[in-house]
Amino acid sequence: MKHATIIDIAKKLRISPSTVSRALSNHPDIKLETKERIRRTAKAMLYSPNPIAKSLKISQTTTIGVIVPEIKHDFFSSAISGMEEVAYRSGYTIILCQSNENFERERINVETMIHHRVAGVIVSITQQTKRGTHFQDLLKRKIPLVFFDRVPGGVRASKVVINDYQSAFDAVSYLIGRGYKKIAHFGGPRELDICVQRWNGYIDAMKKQRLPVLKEFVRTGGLQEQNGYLSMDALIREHKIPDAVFAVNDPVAVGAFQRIGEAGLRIPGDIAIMGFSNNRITGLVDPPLTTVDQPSFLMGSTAAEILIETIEKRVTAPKTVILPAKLIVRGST
Amino acid sequence: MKHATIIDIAKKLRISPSTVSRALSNHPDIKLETKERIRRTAKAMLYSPNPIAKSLKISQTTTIGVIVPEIKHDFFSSAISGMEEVAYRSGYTIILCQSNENFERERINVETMIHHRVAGVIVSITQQTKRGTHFQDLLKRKIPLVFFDRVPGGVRASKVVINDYQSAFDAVSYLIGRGYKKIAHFGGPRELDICVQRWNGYIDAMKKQRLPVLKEFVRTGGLQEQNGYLSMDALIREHKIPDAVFAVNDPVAVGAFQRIGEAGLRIPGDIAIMGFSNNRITGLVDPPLTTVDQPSFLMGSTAAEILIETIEKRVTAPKTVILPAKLIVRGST
DNA sequence: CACTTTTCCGCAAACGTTTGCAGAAAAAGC
DNA sequence: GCTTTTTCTGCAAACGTTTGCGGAAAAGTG
Repeated sequence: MKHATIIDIAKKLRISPSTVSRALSNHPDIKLETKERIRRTAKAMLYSPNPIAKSLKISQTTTIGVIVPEIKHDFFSSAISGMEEVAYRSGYTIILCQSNENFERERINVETMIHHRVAGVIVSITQQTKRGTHFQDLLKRKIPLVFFDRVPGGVRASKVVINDYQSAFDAVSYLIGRGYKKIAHFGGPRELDICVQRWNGYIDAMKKQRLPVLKEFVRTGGLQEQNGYLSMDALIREHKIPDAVFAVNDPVAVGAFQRIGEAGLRIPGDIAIMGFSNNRITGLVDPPLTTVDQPSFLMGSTAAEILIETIEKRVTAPKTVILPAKLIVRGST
Repeated sequence: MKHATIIDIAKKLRISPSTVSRALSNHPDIKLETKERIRRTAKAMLYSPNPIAKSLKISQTTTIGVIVPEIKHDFFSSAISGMEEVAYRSGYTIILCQSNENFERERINVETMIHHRVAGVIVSITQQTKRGTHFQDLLKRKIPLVFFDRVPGGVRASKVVINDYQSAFDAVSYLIGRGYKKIAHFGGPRELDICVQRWNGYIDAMKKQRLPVLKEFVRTGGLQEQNGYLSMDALIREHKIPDAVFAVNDPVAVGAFQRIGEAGLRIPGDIAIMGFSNNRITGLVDPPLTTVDQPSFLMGSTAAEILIETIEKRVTAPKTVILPAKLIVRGST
């Protein structure tokens, strides 16, 4: 049960392997009739090219590397799904690594990608990632690179994002419009650009409406559920109860949501709550959470599209795509 | 910015590439001193072996292929996470495909894996998959194969599963113990063994307690949320309201959950509901859903462990691992 | 018909490894 | 000192492609 090779075809037809190779890649040097003959027998022999041999020769593969902080996170898994979809259609395959929110591991993942001679890589960075030096290694080797959602500063690569600042601004403005005044913000790590953007959106919306930004109402932490839980917990212990909470993302919102429930407070009666991303969960809790819809699948698929385009067309100018996000109003506000 | 090769090292040290190769793979033929010298310069030159060249030579890679129906499904993404974890530790990388619950695409995915000369593959099959002929192609090529959760009949390969029959039996027995009598079952496609097992568990638990199994209360459909929604919808329209619903999985349970809520019925007052898998969501809806905890991450990691073991130790006897599932009682029953 | 141009194909090297085999150098045996 | 054994290293082929170059055959030109 061995694979048929170009050489096998050549032998059977008593011609040279190079002719077979050229015929199969539709090289103009080969006569049409010969091409046909070769194609037919190739099909008959169930020939399929050996991608490894080809990769070795041209030192470039047809796989694209994907590095995300956590596969099982709703947002990432559906983004990956989007990537796989366009990769599949374009004849690429995906090799997947997760950094586990760990900078060192992210560095190693990048190395793994380089060793595997991937054609390009798509990354969403770690919460810990401050420097982008390991990404420079990719650029030095001219390996196309696309970031999505979580992008680092100072790396000259394409990006697929939403307008975090504007979305946050709009979201908070909406809260203010509904009459909430003491609005807290549970933000993420300041290293992550998306967190800073959302934070800025919050601040500016408050300022615009001349509402005070109270220090105790602005808390930063991680991006996990527990962080939201703990932030809310702190507020409750300190008896500083806000009108509303604008969380940096859905897990944080859900964490706060749980703590509020445990405290016997009502949503949105006592505290309104707003998330960010439109994870599946937000529509199912009671009351369902108002959130900002982040088109995860679409972000993944566009990231893959841009990547493949740069791989194949050899476009070099980095490109930034800003996808639309939409406020989803539900019962929690 | 080229990669250093074995030849570069050889040249610098004025020895032959073969010696370098052997030294680096710790071959006993090479003198210790020479090995040391080679290792030092290899490190100094930032040498890293070219996996593609090696793969071509030994016609075997160090990547493992993963095929799942849907990446974004909670259960699968966390299983993948588990696989990635052990793959990472063992020096393997993962190439990922999703079949989108489509048989033909699954077949193509398997082919892709073969072309890429993966060292082994892990699969959870499609709802549509009735025949396992495409998996035979893997076995014929002696490519190790491990199924998890959704396993096909008649393919001689390792499997990682839970005891679906017993878990379902226990779950339904628990419902009966709580006093529910008119228990409906929303089952999945009969092609999938797990669905049959859970269905049988349901039937036998009912029979054991001498409860009638009413035809109209046993419905089959897909595994998605909408299927649960529609099944519940049908029951409501026909005015056949059960005491309790045992759903084949969590999405189906959640679908039913939503329809019940829309009908203004209370959970568990009017209808109790029980899911299967312990997806993240089930703990967050209100009331939280009773369900069977299926250790997704663990299933993924053991699948990967078994696979790597068979790859490296060349064990050929297929192995079946049954992981423990646990009933999680929450507010919905 | 003799020359030039075009068309088509094959030779051989290359990509970076691994590995069987041969053989030089060193050590051991007598 | 000479043969035998052991220890170590190198040669060269192989894995399956791609591709620059050269050249034979066919076609075109005068």
